[in-house]
Amino acid sequence: MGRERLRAGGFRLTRQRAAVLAAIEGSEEHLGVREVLATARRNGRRIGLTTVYRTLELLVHLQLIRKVHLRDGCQRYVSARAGHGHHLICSRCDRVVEFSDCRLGAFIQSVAERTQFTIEDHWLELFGRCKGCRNSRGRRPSGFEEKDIPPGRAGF
Amino acid sequence: MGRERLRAGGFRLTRQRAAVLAAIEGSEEHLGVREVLATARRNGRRIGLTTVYRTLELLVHLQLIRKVHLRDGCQRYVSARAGHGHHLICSRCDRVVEFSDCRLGAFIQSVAERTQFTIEDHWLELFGRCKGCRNSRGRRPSGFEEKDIPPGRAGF
DNA sequence: CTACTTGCAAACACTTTGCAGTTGC
DNA sequence: GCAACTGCAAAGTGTTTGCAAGTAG
Repeated sequence: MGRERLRAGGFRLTRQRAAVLAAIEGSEEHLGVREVLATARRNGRRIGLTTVYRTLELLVHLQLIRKVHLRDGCQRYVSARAGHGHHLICSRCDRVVEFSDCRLGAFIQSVAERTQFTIEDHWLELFGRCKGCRNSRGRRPSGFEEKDIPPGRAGF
Repeated sequence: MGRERLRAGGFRLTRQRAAVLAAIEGSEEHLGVREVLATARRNGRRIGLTTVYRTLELLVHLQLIRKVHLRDGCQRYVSARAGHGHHLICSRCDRVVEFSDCRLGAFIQSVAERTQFTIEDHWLELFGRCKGCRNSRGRRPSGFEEKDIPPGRAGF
């Protein structure tokens, strides 16, 4: 399915590109750049990091995959096949669930009128705890909210 | 206003922290780390990059400022005073308008039921063209969508 | 065959850390 | 005065670029 889209864009179908796409489509989870590289190599492909970067960029452009931003800004990738593309991300285990029915249309229109913007796209991510992590302690934090602040002192 | 919050957390009010906060609160736009540094220095403060990083992290923690993630993942900062914090971002000039009335409550609840997640937070950003940029050509792209793809060739 | 693609090495950009000197309270 | 804070330099991390060699079509 990606193959046609590549060809249609005038791009060549190389083993490396196929491997990157396969890695992402074959994963339940979102993958980071290093993980894509590792997966592709585990599948027996000879491929370099540079190519992974370039290929991911291309595949996003062709809308075969999609970026997921975690809260700390790190970029990961998932297959775009699963629909219109919003994400629900577990703040503990980082599991990603994709959903599509955001029903934001009316709201977006009202913002457009108020702000005089022409709105082209939107991006919605929900954060929470998945069933398995709901009762786990700990926040898998971006850094320091873990630390308690002793009375009158900084803890930072 | 930030001063009390700093003190309340047990943190010291230094010139540098005041300068970072002033830079962000004094700006209509969101600022990147370098820009915060430049602004603070322009205002006559002696301050280093390291301190800017540390201070931004602290101010986010104290909820005096907020991160904005642009699509390319770069992190910028705005004052948190402007409300609940969703952003409408001009895809050409990067102007940011903040809005708060996202009315996502019912939708979020339905996702929570369906997915068995406990949803703690959400993050919505809208992208479009502001009034001034609406008729401008060009996309201010993340890289390469600017390039036209000549028939049958890659352009990439 | 030829232009597109790859992958290494090196450059680059961004962020964090160690630590001696400085400063708010 | 003392712990908190700063800022430099250096290390660490993630991403991009130049370019010679490889390969899809």
